Amino acid sequence: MSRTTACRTEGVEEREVCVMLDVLGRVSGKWSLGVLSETTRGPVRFAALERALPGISRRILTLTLRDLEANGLLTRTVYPTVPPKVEYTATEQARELYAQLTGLTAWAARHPAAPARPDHARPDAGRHPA
Amino acid sequence: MSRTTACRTEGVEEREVCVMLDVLGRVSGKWSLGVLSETTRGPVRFAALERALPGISRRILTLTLRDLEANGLLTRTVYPTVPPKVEYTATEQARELYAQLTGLTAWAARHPAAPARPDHARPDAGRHPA
DNA sequence: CAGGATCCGCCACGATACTG
DNA sequence: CAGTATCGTGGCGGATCCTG
Repeated sequence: MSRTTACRTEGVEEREVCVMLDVLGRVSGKWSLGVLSETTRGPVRFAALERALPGISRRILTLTLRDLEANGLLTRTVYPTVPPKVEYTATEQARELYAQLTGLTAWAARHPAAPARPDHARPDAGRHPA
Repeated sequence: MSRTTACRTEGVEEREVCVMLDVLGRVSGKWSLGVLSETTRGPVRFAALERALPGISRRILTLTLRDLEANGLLTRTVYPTVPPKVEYTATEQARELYAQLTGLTAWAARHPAAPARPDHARPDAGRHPA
């Protein structure tokens, strides 16, 4: 995650693209959005996240959390109890970012599906499944 | 590009996350956004794209174009002239998507920069530059 | 409970050379 | 001009074992 978007597209006013790439890079992790989704609703414990994200490994979860925290998208709270307890919460910034990204679902809704393979089969006629 | 977002987060209403992941996956290529940025302003030729995106290789450019086309974000027009001529143009869908993504720059503007390494240095005070 | 350490496989991306 | 073919690489993600 957090790709170090060097961004060389200095040709035009693509400076905009660089910013977008940078922002997206901060949530580019395979599970980043899932973690944000869970933590935007309030503090969540490590184990809870693990359960909420079936298939994620402890290592990746840790890395994802650290990464998001480093980008100011997550706050990490440690309770020095006997059995360790750590809670993660999305920051206000993260919630705003997530909300912005949520707009993508609206776009997706307007555009049903991507044609699997237009290689040789041209979908010239606007024939949609639904 | 076009990560095959299996998306298993079926735990909650994370279905939303899956959609977002799917959409972002279609422009996850390192140069996808750059290509879209260039083609949203009108038809652009292969060589022109190559020049507009310093650092990209022919292979990757080709793959990126094919990928975007397969996702209905780009239209490819071939002119069977003696020296081959091919033009690429972003579809309406692509322009809408790009516009939506553009909103990220606004978010970025509101949140100056990500602390390089909050490992041990806590930026506890909300001291912002502007 | 919440990680850290290690090893490994896959895939996106890159460099180069050749072609219709 | 606009690709295709081949080879090589880095880094993300996964599996497993160990620890405060």
